[in-house]
Amino acid sequence: MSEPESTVPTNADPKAFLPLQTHVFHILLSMLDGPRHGYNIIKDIEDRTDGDLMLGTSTLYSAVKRMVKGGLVEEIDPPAEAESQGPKRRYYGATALGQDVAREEARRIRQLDRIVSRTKLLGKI
Amino acid sequence: MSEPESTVPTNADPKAFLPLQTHVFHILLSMLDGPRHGYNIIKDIEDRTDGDLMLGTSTLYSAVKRMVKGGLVEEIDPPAEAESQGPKRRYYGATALGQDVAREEARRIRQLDRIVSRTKLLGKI
DNA sequence: TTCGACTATTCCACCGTACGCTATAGCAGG
DNA sequence: CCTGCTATAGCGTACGGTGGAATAGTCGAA
Repeated sequence: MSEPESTVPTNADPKAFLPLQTHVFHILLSMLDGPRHGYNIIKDIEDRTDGDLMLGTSTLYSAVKRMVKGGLVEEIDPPAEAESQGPKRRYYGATALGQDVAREEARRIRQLDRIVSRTKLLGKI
Repeated sequence: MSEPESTVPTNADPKAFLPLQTHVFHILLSMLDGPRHGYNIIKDIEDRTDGDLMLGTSTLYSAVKRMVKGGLVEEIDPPAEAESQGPKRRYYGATALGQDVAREEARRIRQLDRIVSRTKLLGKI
């Protein structure tokens, strides 16, 4: 009763979002060290995965839009340094919920990696 | 030119299937130690993930059907011991391609886990 | 023997969404 | 001037995840 109305409940259970789509997780990872703009996220993911994961622009921007709606991500006004240099950019950062979800997904990945270790798929560590 | 026509090319690149949906990977993992029937796979995944991943029957059976069509999985005649006990069961096993794809996905998971390690998401190892 | 509860598979139908394609636009270099 | 890169946005389609319900055999309990 005392809960204020909000499009995204802040007390949402992070685990309810799992498992995350691979690229959604990567988008969150990109935002962990600070706000980024869309195109920058694409390049960052491409870098960190050695080109294994290359998102198209439509895939990224629609994903980000959905993540904003889901409360994982919020738009942030561009940092002062970045103003007036080049084309318009929109910056995004992970919300507290977004960081929690990322943490839970990280746990899941680690758990999955342990399950993999118990198989004969890869050699010994 | 000399390649015979086939619905599923045996020389398909395993990496082209990546990244795998979480439940698809778990289905492959279930089949690694031998053929299983659908319902058994559901229970096995539920066990190994401590109830974190519980597939509905429609999710599993449609996924398996698609994996058969994709050449990752093949139907196998039921083992002699399992005959005539209880209701009809259909057994499935991972193909050579399916095992390759699982291995590549396992590598990707491990790589992803390393990326996670470089973040502040989880504590030190 | 009748009634659930569990195993086991299948189909339907909805809805979310990944992705290709295209458009727009500013900027830099040849 | 034209090409290519950065940067964002919208459209349309096709695929597939998931809930729900139907079917059917088995088993123990009431």
